[in-house]
Amino acid sequence: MSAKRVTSQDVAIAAGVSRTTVSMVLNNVPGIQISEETRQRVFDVARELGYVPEAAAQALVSRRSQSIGFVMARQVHHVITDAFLNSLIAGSIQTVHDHNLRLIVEMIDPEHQQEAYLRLARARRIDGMILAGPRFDDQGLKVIEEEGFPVVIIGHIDQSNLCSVDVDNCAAAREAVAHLIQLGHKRIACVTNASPIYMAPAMRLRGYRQALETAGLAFDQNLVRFGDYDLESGYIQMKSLLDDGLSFTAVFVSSDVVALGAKAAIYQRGLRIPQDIALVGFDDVPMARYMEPPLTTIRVPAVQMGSAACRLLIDLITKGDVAKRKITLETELIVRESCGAKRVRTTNQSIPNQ
Amino acid sequence: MSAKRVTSQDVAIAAGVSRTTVSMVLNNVPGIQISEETRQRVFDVARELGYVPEAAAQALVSRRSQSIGFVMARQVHHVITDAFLNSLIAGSIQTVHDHNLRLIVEMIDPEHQQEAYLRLARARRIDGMILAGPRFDDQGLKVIEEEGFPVVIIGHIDQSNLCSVDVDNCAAAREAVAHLIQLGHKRIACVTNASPIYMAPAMRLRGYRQALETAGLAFDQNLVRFGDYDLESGYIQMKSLLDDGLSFTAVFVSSDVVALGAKAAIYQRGLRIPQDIALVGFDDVPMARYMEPPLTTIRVPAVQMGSAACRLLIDLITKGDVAKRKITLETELIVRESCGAKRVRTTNQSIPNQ
DNA sequence: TTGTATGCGTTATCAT
DNA sequence: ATGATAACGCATACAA
Repeated sequence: MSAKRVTSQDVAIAAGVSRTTVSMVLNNVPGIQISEETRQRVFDVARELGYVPEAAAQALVSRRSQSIGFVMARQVHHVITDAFLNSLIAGSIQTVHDHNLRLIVEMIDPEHQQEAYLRLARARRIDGMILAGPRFDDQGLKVIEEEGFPVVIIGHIDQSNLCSVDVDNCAAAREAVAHLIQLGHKRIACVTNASPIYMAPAMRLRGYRQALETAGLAFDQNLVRFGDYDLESGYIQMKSLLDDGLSFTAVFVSSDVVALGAKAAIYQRGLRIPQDIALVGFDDVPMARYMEPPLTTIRVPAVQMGSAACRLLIDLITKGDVAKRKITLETELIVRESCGAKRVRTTNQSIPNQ
Repeated sequence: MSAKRVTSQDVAIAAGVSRTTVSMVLNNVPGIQISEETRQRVFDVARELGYVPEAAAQALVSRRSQSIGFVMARQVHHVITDAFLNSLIAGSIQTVHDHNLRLIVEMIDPEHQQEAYLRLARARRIDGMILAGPRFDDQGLKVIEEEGFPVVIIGHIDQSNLCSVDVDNCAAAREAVAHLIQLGHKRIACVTNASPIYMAPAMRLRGYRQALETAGLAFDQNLVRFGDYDLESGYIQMKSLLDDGLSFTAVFVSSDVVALGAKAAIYQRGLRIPQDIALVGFDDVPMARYMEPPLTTIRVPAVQMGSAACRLLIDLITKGDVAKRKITLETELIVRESCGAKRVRTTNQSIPNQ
């Protein structure tokens, strides 16, 4: 706190060279020739003195903050519950570290502060930005795109040339629902992971509908409910589905977290899974495998998405542009026991090694 | 990207005043007298030009980065699974925002990079740091403490005067286990949330032991297993407990996440909860309430802990010191159904409103 | 091979 | 009430 800062000047003096030399050596400037001896001396002195370049000074002159923003357009209680975000962030931090960068994590209320993250960019606090889960109508995004600020969105926005990484939510949902249909279900309800003003929920709903139509099954709006990212919404929507006395034998919940809430409502009603109601989720969050019964779901490579988004962004920042602006990662249907697969209960079967 | 930056100089010229005036006005310097007219003009021009002060320049001269670090000493897969961290981070971001600061989130491998966060501090990239879940033997922490860098740890370290916010893990664990004992259980197993080289797991284990001793029950080392933060570890440890053919009627798992894994092992063995084995968790993570059966657990105010840690840190940074260096938040035993309370299955009972 | 001079955008200390 | 000037710590083009 009090001890005065060690500057490159101090290192220079102690090593008997100029500040320039210190800078050159420490930054390992390529085209430069400096005697191995001096080079070593500078290194030694720097380490001895505990010299660490001041980030602000470097940023000011290099016009690079060496940190990137990760903004999630979610309210607090969503961030708390959403297990998917963890993985996105973990993947991002990891990748960012490999490139000697840092991650500034922002949480923006999607209702009110749509342009809040503009300040981050304008203040040059970040060199680029990852935006998780955008809305259709995000205004700030337009501005930022026009200004050419490096952005990668995790998710998808129609008619936009922004860089993005996503999965094919529609196809994946189709696969999940087709699985149900193949098992003989004809009345299949749906609880979305969130409001369809967000892209992913909208696409997953579309996939549900397409699967129905492909199989010649009627789409019934009454069988569709909108979740809101968290457990409670799943519980509430499932309960409402049950309360309405509609007949259905399966339900597609387009988020594992929401599905966990839905499951509670089903059990509370005294119904069994999968015997009375088959359940299929989406995301393959870590806990899905440990649910009762283990949840059949769509695996979304969350960590890899965070990681891929970072790599894309870093290319965008350093190279100015990038060959492939839209990356789509693969999903996979993971069949477990919530749709009626046989339940095995022998001692030696191990869940972790699946 | 390409459009040249708007500086305070530009604003000054456009408004027909000096840079000093611009700075004064925009920063609302108290003791200064500037005509309401110029003041307004500066504001207007600044907004019109879209002027945003450059963070690096401000940081360089003010010696404040206006951002704080949140470092979690965990490996990637822990961050992915640990629902508790979400809440800590959410609480922190929220509070930090209220003070116009940002959060740089770091993930440090506790094995290798113990001193990695030193660089953040030394480069003045952050003004202070929150450290979640430290180990006994963290070396970097010592250094940082000596240098007087503002740190708040979430958790606790013995014989340290560092600022911290925590709960009384030992007392809470005692309460949880006492609950089991009161219900008539005499053989109670324990799966910790993590290795006892971390403080919280160690304290929770101690509480378990104390409760046993208080009740005159024997402590049996064979009944104790160490989890590792995630679901899988809970599954594995519970399975090993079951495989060893030990007799016990209840298990205290000192983390809800780990407990969820343990639950899966119990069910897989064909045992019922709570009829065959009573289960009590720790943390009261959001999903605890939605587990099957709803999990009896200790509520830990995670969001508030993140929030309190930030407030403490901000005081430390701005005021240099703080009156109360150690904050202990209250926990609460939440009795649900995993220990044998009656199960109600009427239509109108709603979980969310508990 | 090494050193000198200049600028990055702000804030703050002085004069005026 | 306002304006010139000096730091802040670093990188770099250019000179030696």
